[in-house]
Amino acid sequence: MRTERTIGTIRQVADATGVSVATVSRVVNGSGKVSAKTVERVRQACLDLNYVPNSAAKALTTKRSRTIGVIVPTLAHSIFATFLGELEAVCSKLNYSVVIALSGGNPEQESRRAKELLAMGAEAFALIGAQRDPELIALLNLREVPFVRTSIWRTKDGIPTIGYDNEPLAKQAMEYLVAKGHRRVAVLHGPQHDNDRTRLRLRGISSFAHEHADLTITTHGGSLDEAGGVMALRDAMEQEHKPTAVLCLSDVLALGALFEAPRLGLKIPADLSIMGFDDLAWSSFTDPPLTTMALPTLKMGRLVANQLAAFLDDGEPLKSVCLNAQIIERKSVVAPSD
Amino acid sequence: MRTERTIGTIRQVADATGVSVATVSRVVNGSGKVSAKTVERVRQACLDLNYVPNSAAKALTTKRSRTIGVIVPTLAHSIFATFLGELEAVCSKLNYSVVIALSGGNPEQESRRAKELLAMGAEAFALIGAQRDPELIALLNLREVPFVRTSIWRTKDGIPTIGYDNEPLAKQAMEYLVAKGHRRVAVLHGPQHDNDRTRLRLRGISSFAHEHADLTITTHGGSLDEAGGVMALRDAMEQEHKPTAVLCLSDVLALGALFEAPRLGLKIPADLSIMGFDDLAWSSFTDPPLTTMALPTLKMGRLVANQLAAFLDDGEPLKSVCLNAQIIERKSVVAPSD
DNA sequence: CCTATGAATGTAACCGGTTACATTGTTGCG
DNA sequence: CGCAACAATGTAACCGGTTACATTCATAGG
Repeated sequence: MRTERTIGTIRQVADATGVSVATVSRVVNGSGKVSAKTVERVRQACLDLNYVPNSAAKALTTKRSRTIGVIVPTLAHSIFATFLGELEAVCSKLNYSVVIALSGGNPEQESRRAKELLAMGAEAFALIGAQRDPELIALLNLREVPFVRTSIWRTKDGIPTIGYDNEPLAKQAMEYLVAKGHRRVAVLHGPQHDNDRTRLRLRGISSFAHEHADLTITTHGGSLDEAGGVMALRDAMEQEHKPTAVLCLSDVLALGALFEAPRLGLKIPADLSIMGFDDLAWSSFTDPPLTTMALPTLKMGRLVANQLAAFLDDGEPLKSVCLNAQIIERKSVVAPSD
Repeated sequence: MRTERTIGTIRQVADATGVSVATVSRVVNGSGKVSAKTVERVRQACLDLNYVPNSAAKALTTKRSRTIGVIVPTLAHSIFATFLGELEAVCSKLNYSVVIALSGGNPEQESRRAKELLAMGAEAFALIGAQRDPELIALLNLREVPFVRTSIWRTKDGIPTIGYDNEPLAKQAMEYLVAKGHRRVAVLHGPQHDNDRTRLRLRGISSFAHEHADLTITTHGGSLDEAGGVMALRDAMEQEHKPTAVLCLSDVLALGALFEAPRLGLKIPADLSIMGFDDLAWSSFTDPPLTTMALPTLKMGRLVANQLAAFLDDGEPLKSVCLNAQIIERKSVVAPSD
């Protein structure tokens, strides 16, 4: 155990100034009427004593921790890192702190971590993807803890969601490729298990495939990293009827594919078009620059932070919003040559 | 303002069970002697009432928030995201929460954010890089808040540091290139301002250059992203005496260079060797796979978390440790052809 | 000159836990 | 049988703030 710390309390400041704790509290919080000279003296005493209000005590009386919990699957994917970064920047501006927890994309762990953060004092939550633990939702509702779901879009269950609709987005990407003239498209994706975004995108692909039986659409899964892209591309190109375009359900896969292509003797985009998903930071610098579906990650982070804060501060009800994504046309997709 | 919440308190649980709050506290915390039947009844009541101990109250009495503050420059660089991810994973295991704040690499902001987190209740800190605000250090010391500095290595000022020594590491990288036979090396780097790691690496380069006056070593700066790598490489290749190798002080620069090279008519590594720094996730999948200096990011996160927790839990003093990095030889560096 | 008014400040209860100490009830042993 | 010793539980002070309400004091109006 540690030795205890000696830190200034509000009573010490009060004693030093010769006023009551109530007055100190008033000047520290800028509330109420306090004479100018008193304010000045208290301020000085605070500085002298290095006074920092005890947040636990404050939280206890006000019943506000000003802490927002965010549970992300991982920080290894820059899409989440970007989201989190923007969210924290906005929260900071609004005077909220952000506590994070990683779920590894595992629903049980997400639930467990959320409970930990709740016990820790988080008064609002941002969750990623479909939430599969009803117990957690029930708990949050019971305690009236506001939360929003992000990165996906779903309204049926009434859970406030600020995200984008992966299913039509994936369709849209396919439509783009088909409009370019592609008839044989390979879709590269990561694991569907514990990853709603992948699952939803894949669902969009499959429903698109059903509506376009004349097209040859194949899917190739692997890990959600560059290695996965490498392997999935190899897999795709081993088919008898090689695809003329590859849709990667994440830019990291596209990066792997981009690197693997020359090794497979393929020139991009002449021999094969490659389209990505996410528009990561480096996507415009690849060779060729990657045509990809840009996700509104920053806007999502900003909106989540603002809505959660507005709810906590002013009781503004949470509103679901479906953000739209946008295809960024660069050089990696062209009309098929054959 | 919000409507208040109705949540179970320890007294409610006590009333429901017919025992005192002390007993409830004992069973909740598993401390002291409580008869088996009582434990059982209290447990049940906790479940029935959805009792979650109020963390603010707990923190107030125990003087422990079990919260660790981490201030990173940005999450956009995966090196920090990786570090943070590992740190949070370990903290979670040790029953600590992680609050984050972004400094944008700005010392003033770092200082300001640290104070916010301190006021917020963080009881330990992980800071990135050299700390240039003595006031912050003084404040942390005054309040006896443990903290460690990471990502760099410095011992003179007595601040506990868990990192790696960028200066010799950069030298080491140069030595590697020279050992391969390179005599003209261009060094690509990001902004030195507000980035200790870059500055230190550059210092290593420059001292190396002094010791090897026979070599032609040039430096080319830009932004710390793929675009920066692109521009810096162009800059480097515009010289009269073109370099035979390029040392990128970050893998993201190397990625930019890797993509730009073919556009400049350069084959890697035949025409130009490229070496990176950081060993990011995708570095082994580039074409050619990137030879790079692998940083002990994960180990750093793990160590920081463990040491901070050990200090808080058992008073174990913080020990500085200098981790070593390692050159990962892949295919992007070969002996120069000319 | 007296009192209503309002500004400045003080008093003390309260938030929800923890824990030292007090109390009660059992059991074992001389 | 009486008492020591210990196990189980209760009592209440305390942590450091906030804030409703009380108090004090000066000023202005009648």
